[in-house]
Amino acid sequence: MVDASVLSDAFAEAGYRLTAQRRALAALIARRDGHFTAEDLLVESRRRRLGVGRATIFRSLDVLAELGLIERLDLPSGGHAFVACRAAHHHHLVCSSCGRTTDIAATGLAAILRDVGTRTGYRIDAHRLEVFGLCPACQARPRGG
Amino acid sequence: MVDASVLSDAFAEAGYRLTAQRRALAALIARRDGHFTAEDLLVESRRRRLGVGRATIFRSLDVLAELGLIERLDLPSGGHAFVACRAAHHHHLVCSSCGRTTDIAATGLAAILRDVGTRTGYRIDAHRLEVFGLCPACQARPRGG
DNA sequence: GTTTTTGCAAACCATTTGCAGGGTC
DNA sequence: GACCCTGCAAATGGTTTGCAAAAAC
Repeated sequence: MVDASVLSDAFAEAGYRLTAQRRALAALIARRDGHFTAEDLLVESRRRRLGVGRATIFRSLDVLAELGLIERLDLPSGGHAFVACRAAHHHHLVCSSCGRTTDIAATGLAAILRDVGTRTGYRIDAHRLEVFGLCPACQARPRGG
Repeated sequence: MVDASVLSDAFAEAGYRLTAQRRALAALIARRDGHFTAEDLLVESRRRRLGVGRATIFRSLDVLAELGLIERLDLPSGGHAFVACRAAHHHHLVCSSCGRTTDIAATGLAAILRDVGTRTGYRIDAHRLEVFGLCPACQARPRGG
């Protein structure tokens, strides 16, 4: 969960124009707690008559991902989703039941990767860690969807 | 790189019928070193007149993934690929230039995840770590593709 | 002989693109 | 006023599906 203005400001700061659509999307994304898909945003945009089209949603998500404000997730199901993020680099802990997303630090991962690089001779430049589990609230809940 | 018979045997052991197409696919996958896409297999199947159709390739990849003999990779580009695997659980180190794939142990990751679970209260049930970098051979090579 | 598997081609679904009009700086 | 951005709807590209024929058990 981030502040909508952080998102819209980012467009401006990166030299993109601040349009009504981008503001609307920033607000839409800001109010999301867990992950969301492009389709989710499109549906909500239509329901609330925000007048943001499909193409614009995909294009904006691209930009935000480029700027590091959201991150694309590859769900175990094969689908794609996005999550808002704030920290420079972190990883995502995704609730497999409700989709709530939490940033995690994964202290120690850097050391692991360094070790992997040494052992294999690879020059490591990127990595991705996604963790899935049941959040406390969903554990408390009886079970079921 | 795995043995083709390991793959074809797996079909039989899991109660699937051992067809010529599945044998052919097992061989195709076994000779792959790095990751490969469904399309790669389709192209090679056609070139070598193996008579394995698109649908069968996707269906077989599903089965093999289900059985844990191959794993689906989500490349940074957004595309999907598969890699053959043998260890019970491991992670993949993928060369961003040639696609060669190496299994890595990531010793210590379990501890990190346990820690994450403790700190967040999540019941962690799955995770995925993918590491991308330049393999020794590609580092040695001038550069270019 | 029964049940699973296959191929084909059409269906699908998410994502991308071209282009003309509209909005931002 | 110039250039960026948008919507639309069509194109795209990878993946799935329905069904009748073929193969495995």
